[in-house]
Amino acid sequence: MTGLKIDDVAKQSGLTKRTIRYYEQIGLLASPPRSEGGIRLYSQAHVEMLNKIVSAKEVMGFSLTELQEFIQLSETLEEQRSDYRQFKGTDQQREKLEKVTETIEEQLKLIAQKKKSIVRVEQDLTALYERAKNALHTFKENK
Amino acid sequence: MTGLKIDDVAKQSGLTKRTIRYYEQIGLLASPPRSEGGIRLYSQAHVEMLNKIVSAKEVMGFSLTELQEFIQLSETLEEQRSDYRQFKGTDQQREKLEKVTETIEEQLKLIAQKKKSIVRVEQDLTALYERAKNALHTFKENK
DNA sequence: CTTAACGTTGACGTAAAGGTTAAGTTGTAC
DNA sequence: GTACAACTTAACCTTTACGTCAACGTTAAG
Repeated sequence: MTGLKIDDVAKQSGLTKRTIRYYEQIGLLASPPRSEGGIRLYSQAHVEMLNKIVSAKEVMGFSLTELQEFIQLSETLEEQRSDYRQFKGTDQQREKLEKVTETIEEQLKLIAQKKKSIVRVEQDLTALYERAKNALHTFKENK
Repeated sequence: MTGLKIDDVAKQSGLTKRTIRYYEQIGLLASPPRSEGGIRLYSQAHVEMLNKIVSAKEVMGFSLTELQEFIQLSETLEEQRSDYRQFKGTDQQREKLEKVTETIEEQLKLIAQKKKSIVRVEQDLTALYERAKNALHTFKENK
């Protein structure tokens, strides 16, 4: 029984056990090997993957479906990689690759936008903060 | 019948009519005045508010409940503002204010975190992009 | 003054992302 | 070898954030 059990992973990732299994179920997280008796035995790589998922979800607001797509892209690239070395690329694969790069390009643009928007929200919140601080100040003066 | 009707607001904000009514229903958007017959007549301020809501939701991943809280904070501050001028602040109000500033502080920290995370995700995606580009390149060479 | 386009309020439906509970299995510790 | 904690699947439940009718009222146009 070597490897992390689901509860360890839960603690390290901050997700619940249910969520981890759910992510595996919908194909977001690779299925870890099992013990004889069927208990999931995770590696550190799984934890890192989960961290990336959480990050992408929280930060980018990606839905799990969108995340799946990116993971598939990544896997497609892994697959292709070996094929290319063998000079086996087909036209179909090339088309797929072109779509992939387009999709990523779009997402990178979106990220650029979000960076700007996040600053806007930050400014709004900072303004709110200043007002609150000021109010508190006024308070102390009249005490 | 002066003022924007719901469909105009929908077009300007990119939200559906249903969503706009829903936001009003749960207290996210201030109820606009109505015509004699009961038709909602919006002002430009409503549109701006909606834009802020969309921004905060999309960009920060705030849930509508969280957004409600911030709007309440904002309103609390408005209320207090007049009170302070009249030197009427109570201890209760001060406590409330202190909570408000704390909450905002936490959120600002969260925003800082998100800024970092967004960069991480961007790097991951860029790496994916480079790999895709490379693969495409290899393709052309073997054509 | 009627008609068409748009508005209104319910009420029910639904997809996503898990939570919860039940009923049974496995692993470890004594 | 027997407890006991932690694991498993499966099934159903819940919440959020709206979508989608239905049934009816209002307004602007001709």
